[in-house]
Amino acid sequence: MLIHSPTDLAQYYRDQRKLHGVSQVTVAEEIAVRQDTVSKFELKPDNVRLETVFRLLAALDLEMHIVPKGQSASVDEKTKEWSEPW
Amino acid sequence: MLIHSPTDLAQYYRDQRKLHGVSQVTVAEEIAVRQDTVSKFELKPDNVRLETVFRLLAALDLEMHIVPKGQSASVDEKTKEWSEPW
DNA sequence: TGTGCTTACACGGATTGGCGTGTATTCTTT
DNA sequence: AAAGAATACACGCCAATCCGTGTAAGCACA
Repeated sequence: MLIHSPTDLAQYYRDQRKLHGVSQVTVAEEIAVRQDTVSKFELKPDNVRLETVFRLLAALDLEMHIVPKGQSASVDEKTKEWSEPW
Repeated sequence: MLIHSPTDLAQYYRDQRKLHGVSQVTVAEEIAVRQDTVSKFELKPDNVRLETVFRLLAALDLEMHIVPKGQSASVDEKTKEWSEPW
């Protein structure tokens, strides 16, 4: 799932949590944060700390992939050259 | 690229920035943050705010994909069923 | 050597996260 | 309607962001 913004992520996250059938409390306990931290993330994700985001993702077995625009997400080049200006 | 942690993301980001041949100053100007915000992200990404992360990614034309563990990143199912326990 | 570019760090300030603890509101189900 | 679960919100706390501004340290090359 392509994610463009914190809001995108939060909405997708909530959907996935529902699909997994788990409550915010359950998620929170699993990753040692508080229930209202999960709530805040789902409602107002802009200011959540990155470390918390990864804990939240782990709780639902969600993976983050970063991919250069235009490339398929499954492709994983190890190096990429560019035109040198000298 | 599969990312497991804030540190993973920061390292991959720095690599990509170098590959693009852009400085922290350039990135910072493009997305309206300060140079040392970029620096802090690359060195100590745990506490960076999610909103900042997305700005940083955009500056290098990097996309975030979230994918349930086990699925290929390029696959994008809109719904996913699970075995109902009732 | 010294000039320029890049990156790391500093102080002060406003804002916020995530914590502990507790409660209000909304929802689901009987 | 009533009970229970789930979620949103409250106050006070400390630590952290990111800001403005400025500087110090790192590195390259003439």
